Amino acid sequence: MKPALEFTPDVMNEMCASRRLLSDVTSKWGILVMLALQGGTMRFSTLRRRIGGVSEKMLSQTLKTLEADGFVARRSFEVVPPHVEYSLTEHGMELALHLRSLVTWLEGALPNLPLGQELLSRD
Amino acid sequence: MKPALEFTPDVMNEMCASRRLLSDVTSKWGILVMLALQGGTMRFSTLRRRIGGVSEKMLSQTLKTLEADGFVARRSFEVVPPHVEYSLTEHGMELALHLRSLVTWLEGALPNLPLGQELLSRD
DNA sequence: GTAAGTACGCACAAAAAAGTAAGCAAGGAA
DNA sequence: TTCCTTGCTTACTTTTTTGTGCGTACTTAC
Repeated sequence: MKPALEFTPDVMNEMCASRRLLSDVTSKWGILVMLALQGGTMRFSTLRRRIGGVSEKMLSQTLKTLEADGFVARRSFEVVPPHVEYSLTEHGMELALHLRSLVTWLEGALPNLPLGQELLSRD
Repeated sequence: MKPALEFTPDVMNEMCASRRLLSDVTSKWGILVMLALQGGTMRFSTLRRRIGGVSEKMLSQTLKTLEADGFVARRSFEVVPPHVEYSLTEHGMELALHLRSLVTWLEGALPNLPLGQELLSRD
């Protein structure tokens, strides 16, 4: 049985493909899209409304990358006006679990961190 | 007992401070610095050597934000040549666990993802 | 004598990311 | 007839991020 790859993926290595993956996922909107889609299949505009602050351009760009990476599935119905649905793939769901725990921790830790303290002290 | 914050932190909300935290942590070098420091207290140049591709400027900038966020502790000895040690705070260690599991999963999933398949198929 | 290592700061330039505004397609509502 | 809808794309501008190179102050090695 051949090894999956000739090398062991390692983010610390500048040339490793996992770097690219990491940056796609942790891009400004990448995480938020993944988390939003954890709520199930969703249309473009719904997604946009859920993620505060995304522009249409950024959302479609982010969705494209995540689709190419194999985390998001896109299904479009050939009608006018357009109807397109997005959902997480199997891999996407696994990834989303990790992202969710990260973000949940962050949200929980916020009050105890300097940034949170700062918000509390100004009244 | 007063609530910690008047509002519940929510990354989906554009104005929530957790967004800022998230972007600091998931910045290009943020994750890598956190992971490297999981290996224990380290000096600036050692850190730089471990993280493939960081420039000195980016490393010090990233360290500064992570320090301000309360994830990294900095200790400098007043000697020449300079000697400065970086380590994770308690919060930092917790955060690093989440980041580690995310990255480990990514590295493991790589061979099964489109990007990994692409690397395999070209010989 | 000169180079290297240390942990940066600063000015400037280049590159990347993001935002803004407009347009498209086809049909229905006002 | 003009507007509104959806899910984008394209062109253009602005903002943000990142990189480059130099300076620093001293010690040790060659």
